[in-house]
Amino acid sequence: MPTPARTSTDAIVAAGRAILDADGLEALTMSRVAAAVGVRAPSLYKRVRGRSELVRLIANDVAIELAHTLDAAATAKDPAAGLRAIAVAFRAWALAHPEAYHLLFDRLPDDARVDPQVNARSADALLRTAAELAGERHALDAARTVVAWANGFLNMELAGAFRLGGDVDEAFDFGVERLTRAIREESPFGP
Amino acid sequence: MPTPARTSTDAIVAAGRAILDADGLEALTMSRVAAAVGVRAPSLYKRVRGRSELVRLIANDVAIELAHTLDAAATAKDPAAGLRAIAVAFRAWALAHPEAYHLLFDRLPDDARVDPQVNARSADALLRTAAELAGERHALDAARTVVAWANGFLNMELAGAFRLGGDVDEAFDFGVERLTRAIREESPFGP
DNA sequence: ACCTGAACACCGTTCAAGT
DNA sequence: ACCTGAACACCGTTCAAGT
Repeated sequence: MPTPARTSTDAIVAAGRAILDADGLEALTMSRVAAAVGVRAPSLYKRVRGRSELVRLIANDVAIELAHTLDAAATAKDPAAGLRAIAVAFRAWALAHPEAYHLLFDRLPDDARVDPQVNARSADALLRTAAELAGERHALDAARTVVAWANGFLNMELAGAFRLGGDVDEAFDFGVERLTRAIREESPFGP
Repeated sequence: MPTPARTSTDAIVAAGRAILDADGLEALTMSRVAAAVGVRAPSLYKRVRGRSELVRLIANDVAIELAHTLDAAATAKDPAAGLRAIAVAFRAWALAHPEAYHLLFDRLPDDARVDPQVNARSADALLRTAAELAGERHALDAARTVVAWANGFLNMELAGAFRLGGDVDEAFDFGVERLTRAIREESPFGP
């Protein structure tokens, strides 16, 4: 005899994201998610294949949220100002959502990884700006340099790895400024 | 009645490192380590406080190994060549020991993290070279920029995150070259 | 058609009992 | 003094039984 559904995939993903933000990935257990949506753990398997798929669905939402955040920041006409705005927005987002940030950039089992096309969307605004700064020929290398720096910086900042003193905000500004000039060099528009 | 020890902390750490390199951190279970040294899992608790401490001991060894690798690479007289050599050695080491790399740079529970002074030793060669290139005033910011870039790059390369085509080796060379010039700018020795 | 308790195979960890 | 089986509290996951 059919019984009405008491939850939904959307509700499960939303509950999972809330648990992630509040207490981190390791606190994201099937039974805790189930409790949050008002069922028992085994019932979740009617909506998701397993914990890995749930993690992947959450990561997809997070990637889309980040893409929107970066798109919204990339409104400057000047590409140097645009790059700075993207970098600043990225850092602000990462510091505000550290667990979500790690979900995107830490290593995860293959079946928990974000869909490639969703991931590509996050990189879009940056790729366009890098192309403007570095020229088409070096756009990809330039974007990779900036993305690598930004990811490494936030990973270290969130891990508390900057332990040798100094001002972390200043180190970030230094990096943005120097990288902007570095990828601009040798562009078709001159130094 | 006293019985002779059948294993040692060193043997446990070495076995743990071997399992880590072979199959990754999640395969590093207490029972697997115990089997590798010829005892049962509960016996490990005579030598280490728990899995977290074992992970930390392994991470310390890994950090020291990396520090030696980077020190050995930093022999060039020219600081630009030195920076390139350090970066290349770092990448080669990370690609050869991906699990060890992640153990050092991924987020871990506090009680599993490398001792701060051991961690600082890894950064030493780079800090000296950065000081030569960027000048004392910007040495720390410059080192942070380079370390962030290198960590981010390897994290992405190991995660298979460079999926938009192009040559990854070339992107690495591009990054090294541009970063070297970027942190050198405005040094007391001129451009 | 959905939900559940019970069960299974794993973890890390503790501890009384063996030697 | 060290080692062990048994036990405990957790995981994720499966499945027969309930409604």
